[in-house]
Amino acid sequence: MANIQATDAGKHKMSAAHRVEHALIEEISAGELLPGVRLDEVGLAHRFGVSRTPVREALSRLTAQGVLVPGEKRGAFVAEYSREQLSQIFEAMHEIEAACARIAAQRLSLLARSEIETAQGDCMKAAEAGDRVAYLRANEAFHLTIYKATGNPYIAEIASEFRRRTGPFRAKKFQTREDLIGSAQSHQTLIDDIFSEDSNTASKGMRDHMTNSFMQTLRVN
Amino acid sequence: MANIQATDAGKHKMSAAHRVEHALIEEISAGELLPGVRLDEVGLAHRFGVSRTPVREALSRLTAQGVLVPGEKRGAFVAEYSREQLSQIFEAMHEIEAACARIAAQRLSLLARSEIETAQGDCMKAAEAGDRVAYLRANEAFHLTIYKATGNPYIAEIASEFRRRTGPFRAKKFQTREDLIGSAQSHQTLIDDIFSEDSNTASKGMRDHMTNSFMQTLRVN
DNA sequence: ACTTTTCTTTTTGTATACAAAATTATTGGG
DNA sequence: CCCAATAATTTTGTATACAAAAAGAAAAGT
Repeated sequence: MANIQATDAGKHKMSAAHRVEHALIEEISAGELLPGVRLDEVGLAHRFGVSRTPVREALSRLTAQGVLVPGEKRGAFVAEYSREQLSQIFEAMHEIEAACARIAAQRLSLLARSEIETAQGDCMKAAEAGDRVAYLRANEAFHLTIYKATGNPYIAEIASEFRRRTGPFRAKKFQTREDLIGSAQSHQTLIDDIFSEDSNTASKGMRDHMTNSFMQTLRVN
Repeated sequence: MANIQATDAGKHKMSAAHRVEHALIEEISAGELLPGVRLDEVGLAHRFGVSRTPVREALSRLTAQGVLVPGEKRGAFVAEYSREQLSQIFEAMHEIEAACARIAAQRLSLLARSEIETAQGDCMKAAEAGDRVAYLRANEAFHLTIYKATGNPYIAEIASEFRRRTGPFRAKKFQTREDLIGSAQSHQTLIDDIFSEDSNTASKGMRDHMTNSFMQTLRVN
């Protein structure tokens, strides 16, 4: 459960430690840093042009957040998960996503509706264009609008964290243009369920959507 | 979402940074460090007999986990919550706890049953004795047995984290021996629901239990 | 008396050095 | 050739010094 208060970025120059932390999170999410990869303090310090101190801080923070795992005796590694662990994460994620859908359906504002629809429009556009990178980004943004619609930053953050951590694994199921279009189309069903404003319909809709997503993900991991 | 991998404690001497981190977590959970209190790097370094470096690391990790919040420009403070925020946390917690109860009911092992019953026995003992400190500890332990019964470390950890963070606020509702006994007795209803092995019964039982707990907590905060 | 400016102190973030622990490479013996 | 011992190298954790930023206190101005 990470800190959800605003970071300093808007008010002050971001510290080196935070820059390194965010850069690593981005790389992990983008699949550029693969699970199991060892992170090297000295190498990172050299690469970011800073001393080991801020690098150590960034690595330590990421370890505290579970994004990295410590080696048995030394080193920090990008967290990797067995299929067993992945399925456990998905089970937890399943519950959280269903809860988010339920709460979102209960307190859907016009603004939230609009944001969800706009995000879905972006998904459809990227899928039609067969633009995988854009679709990955749009897909994540779409789900974030649902979390935001809950009006509850705490549960939204948990859902977001799960999404970030499983991102590289889930991304593997989006290979062809057909994959993208299928995913984007399934969003529409989900939206209808949430916009029904019926808690159980929304919750069930999200469970179905995520079950499908997880099954596909486990197929390719 | 914190790191749930085992720490080094069992294999090696714990680093100073981890010692400080754990000590602070304990003090916050015990209500010795109150919400809103500012943590002073230099003072803590002096108190723990180490340099600022491991203290900074501990504070940074706790900030990454949301246990502490950064001041606008400087300082780290024990996170405090308005009633509004508390109720949002409880809403999220409500969902997580209900999910834990549902999953636990679905996969209840004999060992898990035994552990839950033992923990409840400890609760009853502490309550009858009017021993507030012991009850607080036993109550937390009781809930942890339910999380463990889910067999899913990820959702268990989220639930545990919420429990840790709201601990000081929830503890305020346990003032008299009657409070303790009432709480311990409500566990029995909850146990029956979970031991029914019916998902919906367990889920609803937990929702009721937590709703009651939250209402009481908001009354005294 | 109040406000602004200047000075001082405190806090923060970082670089660097050092020591200890862990790992790897090399050497010598069977 | 294999294994054990030793040496060298790398990694980790920490202490300390330094500079910059922020806050507080004191002095000067209106």
